[in-house]
Amino acid sequence: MDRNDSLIHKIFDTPVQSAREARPLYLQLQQRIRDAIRNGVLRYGDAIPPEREIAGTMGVSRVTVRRAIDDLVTEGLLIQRQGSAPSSATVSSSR
Amino acid sequence: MDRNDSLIHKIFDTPVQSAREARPLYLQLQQRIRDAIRNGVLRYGDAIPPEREIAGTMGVSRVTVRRAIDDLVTEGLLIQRQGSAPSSATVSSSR
Amino acid sequence: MDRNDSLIHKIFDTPVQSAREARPLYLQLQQRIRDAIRNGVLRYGDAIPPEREIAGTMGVSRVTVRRAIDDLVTEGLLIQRQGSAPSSATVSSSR
Amino acid sequence: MDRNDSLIHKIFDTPVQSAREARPLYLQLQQRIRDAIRNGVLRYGDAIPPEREIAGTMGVSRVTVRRAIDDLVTEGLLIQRQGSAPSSATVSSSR
DNA sequence: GTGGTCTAGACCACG
DNA sequence: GTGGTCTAGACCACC
Repeated sequence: MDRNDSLIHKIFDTPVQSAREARPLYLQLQQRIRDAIRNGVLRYGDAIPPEREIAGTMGVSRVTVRRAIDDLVTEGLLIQRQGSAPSSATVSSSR
Repeated sequence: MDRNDSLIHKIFDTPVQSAREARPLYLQLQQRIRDAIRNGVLRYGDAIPPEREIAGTMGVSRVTVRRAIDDLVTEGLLIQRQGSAPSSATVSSSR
Repeated sequence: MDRNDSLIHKIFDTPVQSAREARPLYLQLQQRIRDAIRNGVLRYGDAIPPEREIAGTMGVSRVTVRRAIDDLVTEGLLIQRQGSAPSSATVSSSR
Repeated sequence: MDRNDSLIHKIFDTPVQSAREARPLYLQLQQRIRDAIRNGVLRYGDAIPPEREIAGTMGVSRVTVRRAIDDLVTEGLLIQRQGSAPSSATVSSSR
């Protein structure tokens, strides 16, 4: 392998940054909420902001917010209340 | 906004790590090749390694490598020959 | 060349059906779309079916459909929007 | 579905001609030789033309010719003789 | 429910 | 042993 060949191979011998090292957005958001509950920042009965607001401040779409929340509701960590309330979910009891 | 409300909003007021910071793998690879041509590391007539080799050393699938290369071929930056030649593509002239 | 030799050569003197007569699937599909645009069947703003639907009705994989479409998008013949809209691509203006 | 929508779907509702309906070139060639043997056109001891000639008259590469022949040699239908003989293979006995 | 990206694997024809 | 094509399947973020 001559010198130039070696140079050329250098272009290709380092891995690219996998898009999968960046965790999925909905999981990042979900993790924040989990952490907040675990740390006591979110307590039983606390409301989280409306989806629309979260989407805006975190720079993701509302669908992504919903996806993060839905899992937590399924697990019972959040309770979804329907209606006109400005909050969409509530921290459940300690479970 | 009471104190706790403020705390809760803190959970959501920083953007997630955008998936767009991690650009698609095929664009990252494409950029490397473009840079190498621009910087003179790849010169007219230089061969790049076979697709399968690139895929292996960079930790991506061959399809992803091809996708990166295809655009460059379309733009005329690379020339691709099929056959048993050890080189898969050749840098075209200065254009 | 004796008679039998002549017979034997007959085995080999007609070309096989070239694989190139059967053009790649993605080019065949691409051509259909080009023709539809050229013939006015697809007009500015018309949506084509979702990629998955095309793949199903044409009996090819979604990857192949995408490959056909990608070129047309690059050329500006189709415009692609992501999201939940029922249309996947839109015919651009007359260019 | 309005009339135009129906027209558009017509573009996509017929399958493309699968590249796989066109049998692989090396199998087409192989079949011709098998048929010639089966029909008695090629008999024990008959030589087939050199690879290079077959490749030329049939419009395929020499590699493809070799691939077709190799299988037949493996099966014992052809015998490969090395050396300066203008023929590369010979029909074996009836097996 | 749509497009965007990625993977792993396969078969083909070729210099 | 290389590029060309194709498949089946998966996960993600989005209107």
